[in-house]
Amino acid sequence: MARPKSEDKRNAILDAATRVFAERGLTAAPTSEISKQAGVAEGTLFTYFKTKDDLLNALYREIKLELADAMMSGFPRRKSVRIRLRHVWDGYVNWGVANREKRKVLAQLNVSGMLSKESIEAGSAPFVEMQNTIRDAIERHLLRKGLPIELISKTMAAFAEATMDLIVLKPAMANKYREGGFEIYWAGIARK
Amino acid sequence: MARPKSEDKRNAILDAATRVFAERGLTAAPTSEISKQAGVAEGTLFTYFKTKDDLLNALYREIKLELADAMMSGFPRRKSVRIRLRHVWDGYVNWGVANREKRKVLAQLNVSGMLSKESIEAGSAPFVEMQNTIRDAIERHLLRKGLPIELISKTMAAFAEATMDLIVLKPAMANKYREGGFEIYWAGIARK
Amino acid sequence: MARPKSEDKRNAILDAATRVFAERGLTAAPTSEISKQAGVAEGTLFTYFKTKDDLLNALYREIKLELADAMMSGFPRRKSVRIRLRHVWDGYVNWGVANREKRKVLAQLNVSGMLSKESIEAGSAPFVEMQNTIRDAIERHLLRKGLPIELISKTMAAFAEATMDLIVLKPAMANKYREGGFEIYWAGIARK
Amino acid sequence: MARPKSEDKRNAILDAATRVFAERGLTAAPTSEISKQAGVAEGTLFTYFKTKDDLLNALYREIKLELADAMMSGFPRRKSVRIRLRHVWDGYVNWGVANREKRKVLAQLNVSGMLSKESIEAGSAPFVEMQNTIRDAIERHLLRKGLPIELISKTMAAFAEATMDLIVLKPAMANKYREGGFEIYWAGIARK
DNA sequence: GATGAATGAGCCTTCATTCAT
DNA sequence: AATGAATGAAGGCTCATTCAT
Repeated sequence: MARPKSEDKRNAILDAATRVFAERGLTAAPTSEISKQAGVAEGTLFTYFKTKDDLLNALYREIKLELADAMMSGFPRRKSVRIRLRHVWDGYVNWGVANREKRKVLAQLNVSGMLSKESIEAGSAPFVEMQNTIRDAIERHLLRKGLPIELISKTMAAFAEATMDLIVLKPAMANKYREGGFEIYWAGIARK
Repeated sequence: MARPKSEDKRNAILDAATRVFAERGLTAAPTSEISKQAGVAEGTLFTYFKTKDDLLNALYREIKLELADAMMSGFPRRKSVRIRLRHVWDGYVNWGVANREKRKVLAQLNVSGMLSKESIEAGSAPFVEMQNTIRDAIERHLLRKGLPIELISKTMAAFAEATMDLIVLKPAMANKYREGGFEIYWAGIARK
Repeated sequence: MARPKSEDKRNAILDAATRVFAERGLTAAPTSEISKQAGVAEGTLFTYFKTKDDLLNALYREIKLELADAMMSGFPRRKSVRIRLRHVWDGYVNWGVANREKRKVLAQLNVSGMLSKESIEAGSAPFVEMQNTIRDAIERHLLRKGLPIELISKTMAAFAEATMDLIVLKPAMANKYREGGFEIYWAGIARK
Repeated sequence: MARPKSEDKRNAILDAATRVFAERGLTAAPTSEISKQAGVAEGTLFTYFKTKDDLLNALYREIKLELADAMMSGFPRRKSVRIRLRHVWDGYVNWGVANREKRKVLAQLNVSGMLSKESIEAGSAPFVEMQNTIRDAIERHLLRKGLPIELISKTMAAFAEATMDLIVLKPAMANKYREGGFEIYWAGIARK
């Protein structure tokens, strides 16, 4: 083909989408506004993403990948469960605080009902290692007994989200909140 | 003289709105669909709620009130902090599981940015007694020291939400999840 | 690159608007009817004119410009005041009779309260030379003394309008009415 | 019938209609606003006037009648043509200046295209005596020869309107404008 | 591939009119 | 007769998507 699709343009659209979706909400945000902020023509957006839904799904995967990187890179495979969990906890919280718009959009996407099964699977794939850690911890009886595994990971996310909200409200307390948040969480799940 | 505004119709609209909003999302849901499902003419919706925004706010208050009732009625004022928290926890979780659509809509409303300051205040008013409980518990050193109060209440909600999600996924495990969820939470915040 | 906005389409819309506004009135005329008569899609109207108000203002300017051309082109700068006034009088009357719809729409626009200050200014700009003529005539005492200048120009318009109404009613009398109308007017304002 | 229609209510509606139509325009004015300002229920308006169109026509006749009274009462049947014309001129101008809203509404009604033939006839009936005066004057060669009779009366109205506009703009000049306006008019039509 | 004009379905809201009370 | 809730057609405008250039 004469001109190849430009990675730059694709990214510009994704970035603009993040901004616009964060500000106006998924459905309320017009694709025209996104293309304008991305500096491309209205029609161009649709050569990179066939429909608005496609854009939504692509953005979801993109953000999830970035988040996975923030949480899982440098994962201390050999260290204790507590340290491993603390690693992903910090990664999550720090990323979320530093990327407010992406976090907001991610939250919206999660409840939008517009994500395809494939996107959801693709989005959770990079986190297997963490799932394994938890499974491992349970098997080795490091956690309170009787706790369903799903509850462990699900609540960690919920917990971290609550923590981030507070940090955003009082940034000066960031360390205290991040620390305290994990404390509650760990005290809750760990064996006495 | 003249037909009085019918409480029934108002409720029918609110109910239909809950259903339609839950299914299609706040912005994507057409008011025409709501009125149709409520069994009234399109225009009638607007004699009960001046704008779609008004409807949103009214629905928010309605749901919050119902939730408050579920959580706070029979609040064991004289019992221990643990029992009191457990009471609201159970009320919250049971209500959320029994009212999936309302819970979903509430979640959407909370992040919609379309609620007025008044609605938000009105929605949180019925929960003061619970806030007081937590404050009281902190003052009496029943909880782990150093925990910011906001973290306590915020995480309880986040936690309960996570728990409900799991129960919805595996209803047979309801009791286990509800119990286990509170255990983690309490173990996390309580003094050792 | 891309289709350029078509001057033809813009004119088609303006023409259709003239027809529809003349027939149904400014507010009663649906934009959908205008676009249909212009042979474009409903949405297209709004790529040429952002709002119905915009369309109104653009139409006003367009018509005023055309009218100015009809009245002021060939203005006999060097001839007597009477001849100069007669020139614009004839231009006005002839244009009005030949452009009934435009005249009607112009009248409606003038009393609509929907014109912006800018439009009004732009619309009166091309007529300065005529204003100057009157001012000049007064200063040179060619007109009856004591007549306020505003009355001179305002009544000329009112007068011409009345004349046109009559011509429209009895076209065969056109010359007589146009002649007679100016006679009354001139006899009214000129020095004895 | 149990309760007879109240003349007071009818008048209240007509008054309110005048106000609302003057302010918002004929089509833009909602009947609900009129009934509200009249202090009656929305439905009540329709027991007094079957449709909005009916209201418009009734209002037209009402205003025309009032105007006729202002112009024709005390008509100096025996005095000179000039004095008779001056009488109606003064009546018209004074009424128009004192009743700005009614004048505005009348102007709107006149160009609305919503008046029935009957209303138009009924509205012009009270002015026959004035028409006769003009006819009489022409027959007695008091006016410039060759002037079509329609032009005489039509331009008087147009002229008076222009005069009123100016008085409204500069009320302090009222006498001068009213006087000067008639002067131009009379000088225009009278035999030299 | 890039552009942005063209399209038309769809949405919220208004409003004249009807009708139950 | 009076009231005002109920009705549903209609209108201005937006927006995802297509398509001519």
